Amino acid sequence: MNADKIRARVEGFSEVCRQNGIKTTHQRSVIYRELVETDEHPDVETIYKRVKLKIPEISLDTVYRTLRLLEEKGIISRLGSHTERTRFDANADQHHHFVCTQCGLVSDFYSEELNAFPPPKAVNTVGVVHAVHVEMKGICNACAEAHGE
Amino acid sequence: MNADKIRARVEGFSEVCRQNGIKTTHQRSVIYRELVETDEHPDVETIYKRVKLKIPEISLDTVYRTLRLLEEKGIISRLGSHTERTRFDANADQHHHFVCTQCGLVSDFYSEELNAFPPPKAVNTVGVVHAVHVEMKGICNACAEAHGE
DNA sequence: GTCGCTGCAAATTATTTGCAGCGTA
DNA sequence: TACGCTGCAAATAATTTGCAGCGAC
Repeated sequence: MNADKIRARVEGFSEVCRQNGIKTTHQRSVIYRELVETDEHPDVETIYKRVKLKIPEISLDTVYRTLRLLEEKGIISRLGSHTERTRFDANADQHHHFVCTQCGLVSDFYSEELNAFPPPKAVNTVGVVHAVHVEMKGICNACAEAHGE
Repeated sequence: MNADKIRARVEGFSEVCRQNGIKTTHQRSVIYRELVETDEHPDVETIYKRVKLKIPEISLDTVYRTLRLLEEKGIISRLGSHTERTRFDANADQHHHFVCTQCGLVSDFYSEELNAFPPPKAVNTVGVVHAVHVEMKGICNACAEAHGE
């Protein structure tokens, strides 16, 4: 993310809070800013350490609470759909997943085109791709019906 | 996965163990079979409960150990690249990730084509897709160099 | 001033580990 | 037979929660 965009995000934070009906506290602003200013996708402990430099008396659970809150509001996201427990898959063929954001259902699907999708140029400057995994998120039929009726 | 394929996988398990230099124990066979026979991507607790019906004296940590072992050997996989701690991302634009399987680096990239990739027909029978997220796994340049030299 | 937010400490949940006996190769 | 594997119980690590005082609106 470029500097202008970062600044805009940070400055707009209290407005975003207002829109989401939550208070703009000093702790939340600092945590959010820390996350916007980096592209390292840090973990909670890392964010905590960095925020602690600015607010030494902050507690780890405030960081947890804030991140969870911002995630619930859709302001930030967590990597790799970590929400629940670890789940396993014995399907050894290359495949992809459809994930229902409502009920958590995960179903496999196959796509030669996706398996073979050429990495964008930008990716090639970062490293060499060995595998492509696609996660399509949406609402499964069962949930859609339950909702529609 | 169809019935023939399942049978083939289950029958081939001891051979797979031999190839990977691990012993084929009753517990491992049952755990593996349980995972191959379902397409539900169960969590550890669920697998444990099911296996317990066949081996009542099995312990939860054997299930953990076995799943971890099979994963290390590449025989099964875990969903959503859960290996490490939860990580966060404040990038609100639709984007994708390149993940280095060596050092864990995650970097963002953008691709209009991927954002707009039409869901395969098979997916449309399961539900409605709202978002597409692609994870490309590979080796980043830093790791490649460290390895090459 | 009110009610949500924070820090503290303790609780929970998921996962891992040390050890001695057992079973596979 | 030998050494890896298992069950048990206890240890860790990650994350959540109850409570009383504080601060944003």
